[in-house]
Amino acid sequence: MHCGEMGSRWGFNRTIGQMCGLLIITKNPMTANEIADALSISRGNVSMGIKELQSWQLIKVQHIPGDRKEYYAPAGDIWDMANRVFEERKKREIEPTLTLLRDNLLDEASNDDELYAQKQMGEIHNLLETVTKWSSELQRLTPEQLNKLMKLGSGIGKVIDLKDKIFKKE
Amino acid sequence: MHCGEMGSRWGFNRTIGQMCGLLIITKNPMTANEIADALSISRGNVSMGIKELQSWQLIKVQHIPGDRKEYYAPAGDIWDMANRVFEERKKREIEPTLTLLRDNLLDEASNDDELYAQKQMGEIHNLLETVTKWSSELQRLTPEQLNKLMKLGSGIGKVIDLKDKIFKKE
DNA sequence: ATTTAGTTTCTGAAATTACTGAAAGTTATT
DNA sequence: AATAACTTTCAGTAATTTCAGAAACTAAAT
Repeated sequence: MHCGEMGSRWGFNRTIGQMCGLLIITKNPMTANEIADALSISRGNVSMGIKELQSWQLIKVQHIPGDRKEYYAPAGDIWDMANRVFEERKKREIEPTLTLLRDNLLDEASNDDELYAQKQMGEIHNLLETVTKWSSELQRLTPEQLNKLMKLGSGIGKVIDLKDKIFKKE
Repeated sequence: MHCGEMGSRWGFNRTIGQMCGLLIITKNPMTANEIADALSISRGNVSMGIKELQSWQLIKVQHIPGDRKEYYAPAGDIWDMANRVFEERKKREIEPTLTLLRDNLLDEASNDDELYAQKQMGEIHNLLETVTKWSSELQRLTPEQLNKLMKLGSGIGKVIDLKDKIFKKE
């Protein structure tokens, strides 16, 4: 139920949130009908939800020998799923804006107000670009490295300073 | 217009997105009426939008001597604003879940299925907690440190390895 | 105290989004 | 090729969200 309430904040809708939550906490893969029963929603709705969750790459189909029903289960562990949601949201929430800003910054400003507008758009562009670039770099780290980094917390500040001291350039 | 289309993806609605965009690219503070005219929306709608944007701490009121209208302007630079949006969304999208999971993990599992469910919830809890803790640590860094870190990109991997080599413990 | 300039709140209409249930589609089995 | 066991699609309906505009409110100026 909580996943339903949060669903739309996470980028999908109530039902889809519930389905996702259900599949995560359920040990065995479930059929579409089981999902519909468990959540008291229509079979058709489940079908749509499955399609959506697949487009987010959050669930996968499994077959059980001698049974022709399709069984659904989470695709990957919690960390994988979080990563996918993050990526997908980046695609929806950041990339379109980045594209628009890029186009806009190509135009020549013809007066003072436009100049200011462009300056601001430039700032946003920089920010978004830095953030996206960085987040994709992070995903390139091995899980162990990532874990160390997280544990390090704000200690990261000291490490950076240290690195600067060692390579005294720039 | 683009800010309007993206508005709901960023956590507010169309109108509020437009208002925010408008205020950012406009050099001078604007009155509520100017905003309504610029975007062709009702005065009442602007009023609600202002309240909402203030609750996100994205805009501030300014007064001009001898004029009794209220003028609105972005509160802080782009980086500040992004930070606020990020914080606010953390509050809405992560914290409620974290609370729920914590409560749930206190319950004793009474069978195998429940045990599995709790294991999974534990994983989610860990993930969310690590991420929130880390992001607030990051905000504790000075802007320069943060900037260096971002620029570092995947070089961060090497720096972590380096640090490990120097402090050969654990 | 009234007027005037401004802001906020609230109601119901409009637009959008989500859901159901029935019908159509698919694929294995006989 | 007919049936049975499932899945998907889609039209209509229900629920939610967003918005305009009117009414209520506030406070300065006269």
